[in-house]
Amino acid sequence: MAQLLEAAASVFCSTGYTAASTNAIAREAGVSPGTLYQFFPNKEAIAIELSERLMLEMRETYGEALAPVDPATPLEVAVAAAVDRFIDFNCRHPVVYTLMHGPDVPGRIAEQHDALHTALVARIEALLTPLLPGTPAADITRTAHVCMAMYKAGLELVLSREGAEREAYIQELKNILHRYLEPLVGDCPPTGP
Amino acid sequence: MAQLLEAAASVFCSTGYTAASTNAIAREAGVSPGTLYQFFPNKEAIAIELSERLMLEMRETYGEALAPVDPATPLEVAVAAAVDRFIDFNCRHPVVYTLMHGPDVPGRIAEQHDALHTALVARIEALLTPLLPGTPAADITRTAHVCMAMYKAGLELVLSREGAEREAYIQELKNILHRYLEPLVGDCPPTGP
Amino acid sequence: MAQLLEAAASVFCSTGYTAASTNAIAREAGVSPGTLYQFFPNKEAIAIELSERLMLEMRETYGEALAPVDPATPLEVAVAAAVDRFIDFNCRHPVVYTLMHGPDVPGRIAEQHDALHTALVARIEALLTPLLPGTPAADITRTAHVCMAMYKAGLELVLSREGAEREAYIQELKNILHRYLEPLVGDCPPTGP
Amino acid sequence: MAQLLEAAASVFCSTGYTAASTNAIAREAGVSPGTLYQFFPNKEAIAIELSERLMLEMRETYGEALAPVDPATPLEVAVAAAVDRFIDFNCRHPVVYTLMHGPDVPGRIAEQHDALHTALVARIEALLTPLLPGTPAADITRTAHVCMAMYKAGLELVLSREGAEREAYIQELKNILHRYLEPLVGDCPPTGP
DNA sequence: GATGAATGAGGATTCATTCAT
DNA sequence: TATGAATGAATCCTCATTCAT
Repeated sequence: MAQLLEAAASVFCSTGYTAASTNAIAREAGVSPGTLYQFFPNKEAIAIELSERLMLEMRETYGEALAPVDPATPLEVAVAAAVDRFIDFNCRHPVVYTLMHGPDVPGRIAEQHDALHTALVARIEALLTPLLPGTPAADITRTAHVCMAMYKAGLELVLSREGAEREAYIQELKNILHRYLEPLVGDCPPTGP
Repeated sequence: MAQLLEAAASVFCSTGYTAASTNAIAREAGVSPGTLYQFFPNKEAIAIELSERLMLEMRETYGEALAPVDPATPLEVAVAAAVDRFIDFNCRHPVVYTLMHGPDVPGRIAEQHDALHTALVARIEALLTPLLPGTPAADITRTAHVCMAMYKAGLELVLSREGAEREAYIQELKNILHRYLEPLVGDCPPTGP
Repeated sequence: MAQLLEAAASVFCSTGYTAASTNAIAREAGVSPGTLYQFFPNKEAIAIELSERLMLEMRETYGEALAPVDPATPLEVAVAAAVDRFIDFNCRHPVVYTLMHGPDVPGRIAEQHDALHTALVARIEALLTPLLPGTPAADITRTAHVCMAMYKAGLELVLSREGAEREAYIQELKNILHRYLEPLVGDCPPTGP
Repeated sequence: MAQLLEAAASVFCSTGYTAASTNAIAREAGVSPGTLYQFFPNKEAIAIELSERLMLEMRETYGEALAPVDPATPLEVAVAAAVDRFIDFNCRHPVVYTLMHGPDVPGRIAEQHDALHTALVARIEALLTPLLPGTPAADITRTAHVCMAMYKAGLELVLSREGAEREAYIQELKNILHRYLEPLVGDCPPTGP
């Protein structure tokens, strides 16, 4: 079963979710297709289970909060730390990108991505809330969605580069998020006296 | 043939490129599969032709330059104008999003997307160059890629919302790009004496 | 039209008759499929017409008789001459091999091959008849079929070799036919006074 | 699976290899197309497996040597025996002819035929070697190829006739091979004291 | 006469899924 | 529990042939 999930991760990574076939996953896992269907009712269930395990691992690794919510932390540092952690996690689990990879058709959110995506948005929301006191919840949600979208877009750039160029893109990603958020939190600077 | 391209656009939009089948496109166009293959050797060729037509239309609609390069234009206004135009174009041609939609597997750039994507990056690069004098070409290219990625990510958010919420996301997209670019052009303010 | 036949010969040679498509022939000829069908009702008709033209050319080149029926000619020389002429003709018109190439299914003689094949058998029969006086017609026919079959088999070997090896196979082909026929004509030696 | 191979043999026989469709084979076997592809990756693999089974059966039936290599056996008898056995085998397995059937295009040996054809040539070579002592290997190989070609050509004639006519053609085939080989082995007559 | 778009059944092959063993 | 053969509709694509222009 862990075998199956690993195989699924591997196949998802190399072919993408849509093009991944259950037979290929079973083969990669060294089991028969029938066995796969004894654990998962369909391909999507595999993606969902995989997502859940990844989220669990993320929570275990980084704790409930993504970043230290120490209000004294400068935003720039907080953002950089969050990005570094996310990037690190994604590099160790490249399938995350594949699973989060937006739907082919905007608006029709693919279910399998939803779990991971929604959870991450929620985490970002939780992270943002103390930074944006007095901001309507709807605005915070929107901001979280935007951050998530930017992060995913940046991640794609990062993953398809290597070495110094990758580092440069990571820095850009930090810049984007920092500059985007700064004016929002600027009114109540976290670097108070 | 225009019939076929329209049908393809429609099918790409509703199912995504990967899941779109040539038979479905032919059916949507009201012709037989054979007919489709008299015009296009395969699915990718359809996407490429579609991309080319869209790029052509874009050039015809907005001219060679995406935005007025009047150096006196405040960055915020320039960015807002560019985003509005892009968004408008994408809303009139929703297939653009599908065609630009990143690869399932990062790094392995799908050929059919390349044309459109690369062309757009080039346009952004051309737009940025006068704004960032003295910046190394490699940095400008990177910045253009980042802008493009942000735009695509924002577009997805925008397209999956409607009404006021969509407007709000459009504004966020403008904010992101403006705030991201502002420090870069800040050293040589376009609002000179 | 000659254009079409040339194109057909070329396509038949490079893909074989079965795999040759009328569209490919039309393309090779630089005309549209429709044009092809204005001259030929179907693929087979092309093969038939091609066969007929080849037979005509053969008759024009070598006269009604394949070989000099001078009874004084030693069999070995006559056979060698006939083989050389056939081989020469087949090398100048490689499509002959393709057209003669036996049916995929023995017994169900493909119609298009029939013309050429039957004509050649008839020529061989005519050639043999004076050499085998007193032999029942059925036997002569059978012998002609055998010669034809041997020739075709030898031709395949010859055509798939080059240089010295090809020459060696040509010699073997002559040997086969000569040794096969010698005992049959031996009783009434053509070299009689 | 045996079911599939039998069906394939049947379809190959009635339509020829090129024209045989995997769907037709599946239908003939009474299974769905998908089932066929669980055992064979493609049409050629079926032909190859079929060839291998036939070669195995041939070896099991006739032993490693095709004919008794008793040097005292007159060539005529040895050839007749070999032909009879081959013919018998081919009549019991008509698909052999189809599988051996030369390529549509000379020189481009079809892979699927190769196995069977090459194996048979090797057997003939083994058979000839003791009969032709002192002959260069290259010549023996060539002679084996010629014998094989003659046999295939004769087989086609035989298979497309029935009854007495078939018997007559079998006799002719024996004659051809015997007369072709006799001068070669004549120098060291196997009928020694 | 020539065109070339149109056909549509058929080609090989794949795939998510089921089920008897 | 695990297997792996079986499914059959769906995939992309081809082809001989037709027919309006």
